[in-house]
Amino acid sequence: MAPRSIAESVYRRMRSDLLRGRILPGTRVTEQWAATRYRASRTPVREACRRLAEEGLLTHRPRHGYASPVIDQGEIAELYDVRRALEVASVRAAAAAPGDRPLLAQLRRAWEGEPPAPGEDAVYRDEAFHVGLARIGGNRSMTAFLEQINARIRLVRVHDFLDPQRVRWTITQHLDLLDAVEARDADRAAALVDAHIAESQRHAVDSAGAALAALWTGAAAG
Amino acid sequence: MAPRSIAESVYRRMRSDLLRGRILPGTRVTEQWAATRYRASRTPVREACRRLAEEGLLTHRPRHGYASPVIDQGEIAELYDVRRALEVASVRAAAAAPGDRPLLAQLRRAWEGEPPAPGEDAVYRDEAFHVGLARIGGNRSMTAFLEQINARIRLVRVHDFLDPQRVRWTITQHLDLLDAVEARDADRAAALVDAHIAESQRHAVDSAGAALAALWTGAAAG
DNA sequence: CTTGGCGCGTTGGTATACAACCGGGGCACG
DNA sequence: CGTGCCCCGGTTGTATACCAACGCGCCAAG
Repeated sequence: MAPRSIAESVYRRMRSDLLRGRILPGTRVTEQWAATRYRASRTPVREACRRLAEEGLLTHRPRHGYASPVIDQGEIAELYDVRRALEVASVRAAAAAPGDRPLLAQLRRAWEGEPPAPGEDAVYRDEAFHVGLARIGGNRSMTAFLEQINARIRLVRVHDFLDPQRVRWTITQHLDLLDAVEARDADRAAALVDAHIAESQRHAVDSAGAALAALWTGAAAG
Repeated sequence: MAPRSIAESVYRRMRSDLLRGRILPGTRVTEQWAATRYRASRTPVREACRRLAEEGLLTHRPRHGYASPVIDQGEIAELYDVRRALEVASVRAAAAAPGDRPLLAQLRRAWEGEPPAPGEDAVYRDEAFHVGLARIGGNRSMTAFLEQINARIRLVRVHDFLDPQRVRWTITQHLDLLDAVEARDADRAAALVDAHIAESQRHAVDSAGAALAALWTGAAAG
């Protein structure tokens, strides 16, 4: 939990600031500015910025610097397509041979109990669910790639999970999915996750559009 | 083509050294050593090492340093599973709506003409084919992830493509695949690419095993 | 209005220094 | 002789200073 290095610490705080909108899309982020803000030298800040840029949470133009990117609806759709391809494959594997039964039970408990708070918390718990499912599939590389995708879309999914009704919908979907995996019904599990992500995709693209519009009016008002 | 920065240059030379076996698996790679070897300071070397570690061409233990990893057959299989999931999805998209017809024709010409030389050249041209196909699918994010996967497996695929007969086999498979895509037969294209990659996977896992064995005897002899 | 040059800000790279940390070798002790 | 512990050298992670290359906006001249 405790960050081992300054670079790690800066990375986390900066990521949180980006995800929570404390650094608005379109803002330029210079290394010096970040170094001042996070009380560190440029060295760890550079590393943090590079990592964030790889995840798509910052854009980088050589010799010009970093900036918080404006979200692109088309790209969101694309990322969800990648996610769908990966998750369908890994859920199939999980249903075919669920290696880690205890983890499966743990996932179920996590979603049958207290629902997550809307917002950032819900996003992280949703990610944990999908990554856990991938882990049951047994392909560590698949899991790693999925985590990368998740980091990439996290910015959008925060909006996605602000609606409590939406969170409830997610819960039932997850439980259905777990049923299918436990019943070793690979086809059904694959179909469910495919539909689940497709629906999430539509919602995410829409809410990103709304957020973009709000940003416009907000920018006009401010 | 010309590297824009020292970090980029170091990255490329180091990657080439790793892929060509000029840095043997198991070797420790300290920043200072690399800095001396590539005539650069630690700063760009660190960036290069970080990138290579992300691609899996180097392992990294905090406060201990980098090392060239020993290849793991299980992991290779996993990476091919990820690749298969991604390519099946993107080829489906390409067959459903082949946006870039000229690129399609270009891919065909590339494989109907002079066959690539076995080894590194063949690997790069094979990658270019699959990435090109993904590009026709129109999902830039998918393409980017595929490129990442490719970088990750490249080390193995070099062995994969040493056999000229294997190169010829690849060519016919590629041309069949192009036929299916041009005929807009998504199911057939998906099935073909699925089988193509599954077969490549078997071959890669086997040849990795052989390479590993050779490394053992080589290490014993040396 | 366009164009060319100038200055400033920022990155990318180099050099240097130092603390935290890890691993291994050697030493002491059983 | 075996075993455990400690210390030392090596390496990373971080800080800091500095400089060149480069992009961008401003401004002035045509």
